[in-house]
Amino acid sequence: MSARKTKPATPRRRNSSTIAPLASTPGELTAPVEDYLKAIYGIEQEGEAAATTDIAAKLSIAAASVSGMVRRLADQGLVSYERYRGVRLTDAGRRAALRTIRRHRVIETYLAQALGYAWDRVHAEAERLEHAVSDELVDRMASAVGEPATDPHGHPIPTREGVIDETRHCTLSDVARGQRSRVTRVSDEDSELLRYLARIGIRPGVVVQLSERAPFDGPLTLQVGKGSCQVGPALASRVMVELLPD
Amino acid sequence: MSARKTKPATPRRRNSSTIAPLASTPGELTAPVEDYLKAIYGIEQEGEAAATTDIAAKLSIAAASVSGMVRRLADQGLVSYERYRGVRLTDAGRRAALRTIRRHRVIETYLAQALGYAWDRVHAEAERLEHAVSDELVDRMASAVGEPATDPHGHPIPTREGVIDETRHCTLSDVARGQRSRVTRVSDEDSELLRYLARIGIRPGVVVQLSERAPFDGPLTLQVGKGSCQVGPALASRVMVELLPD
DNA sequence: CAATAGATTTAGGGCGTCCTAAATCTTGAG
DNA sequence: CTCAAGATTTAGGACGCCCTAAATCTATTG
Repeated sequence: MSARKTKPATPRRRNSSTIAPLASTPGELTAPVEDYLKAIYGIEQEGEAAATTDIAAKLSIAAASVSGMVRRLADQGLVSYERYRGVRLTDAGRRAALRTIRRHRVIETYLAQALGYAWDRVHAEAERLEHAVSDELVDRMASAVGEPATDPHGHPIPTREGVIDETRHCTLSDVARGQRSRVTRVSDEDSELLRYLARIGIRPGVVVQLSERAPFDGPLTLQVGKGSCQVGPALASRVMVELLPD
Repeated sequence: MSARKTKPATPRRRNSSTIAPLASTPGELTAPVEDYLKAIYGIEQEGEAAATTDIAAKLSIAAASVSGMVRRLADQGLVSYERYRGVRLTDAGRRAALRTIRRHRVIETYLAQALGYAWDRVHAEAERLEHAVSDELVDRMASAVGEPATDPHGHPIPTREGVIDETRHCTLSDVARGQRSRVTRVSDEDSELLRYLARIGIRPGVVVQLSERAPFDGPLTLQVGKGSCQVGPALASRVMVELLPD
């Protein structure tokens, strides 16, 4: 088919007719771009540069699609990358990511507190709204619910200025037997998980004690309030805690 | 280096689907499609079938672009049309249009009443949000502000079931000298106009008397409350009223 | 009734985002 | 140190929605 012999490394020039984009103008990013930046931020938070496959998995799209988009993000100055080496947010990219994350989490909090949403429904709604709200609306919502520091699942909300608490927390899987800990955050994307957590009384702020730990990555036995329950590792790894002194 | 965990990147397909979609599934319309339907609904309300140029003007896009989109709308069963003859909404199209209009107007009302938005800012915000909110959120917002019948500019809000008051109102331009009338609605897209109207005291519910009418489409003199003011025809045609008995 | 102005559609592109298949690169195991 | 498995990129398309220019249709009017 195509007469290819080696890697010609074609410097693909697109966008031929328009002026080079200024990269710094905020508020003009498309929804997919905002989603990529959020995903990359999330991956960077727990390790090295974001790998193509990780981004693809997080966004549920094909890895090949990510390669193309990453180039566009780099053209806009939002990420830096070397081929085959993963992606990192630039300052501009990080700022944009945090702006989107702020929107998302403020919206979640507002929906829960001002409109009576259940905590397992807010994520999906925020996922769409985060691309549509203005800064003014986000600020009004934040102020209406008392400038919250975290969303309903315990995730920290960046400030208007893009400052966020990036403390790493350990999960229930990391807790030793007998240890008491306080739940700080729970994973927010799985609605079913959230409903289950609510049922067994696990939510941010609650104190749990790990009383038993079955071997071979088996179930954990927890004291939650006056009750106790057993949870598998899949759940435990999605509950973030801070350890309490004895 | 990093143990990048490699999830197999399952490409769970988002769209694709080569088969023609069955038109009747709501909630899957793109933002441009919803905008077209709203525009066509608006044009149909004041006359015959919507002409290509009218749609183009209302959406600020080229007429040629409308032709293409109209075909896609027809493919989806949202409009019916004959080439060169204009467009009409089908029942499905009308339903979709009213759903979007309900979203828009509920959002406007909520922003104004629950979040302290000025009435000249709500339109732009609603214009983006109307494509992102779920039915649940719209219903919650509507109920939070008391199931309003009209938005802040006086436009009727369709019910959940798609019922809307389609009464035609006359404008201040149509009012005779000496006639008293009550403002029912004002045009909502021009922010500057809205600020001016607020300044001179014209808003839905207010009673005005037309005391003078200069010839050749000249300015009108109005009594608003205890004050009076003069307004040009451009403004007068954007204020809808109902006539009051003497 | 024919000419023409204006409305509309077609032709031909562009950009953004996604996909599958087919290279190609990196890396860890042996 | 070689090699294959896995990660990544390139090739080649598709779709939605927009644009300009050019063709074509409608309808008015002289």
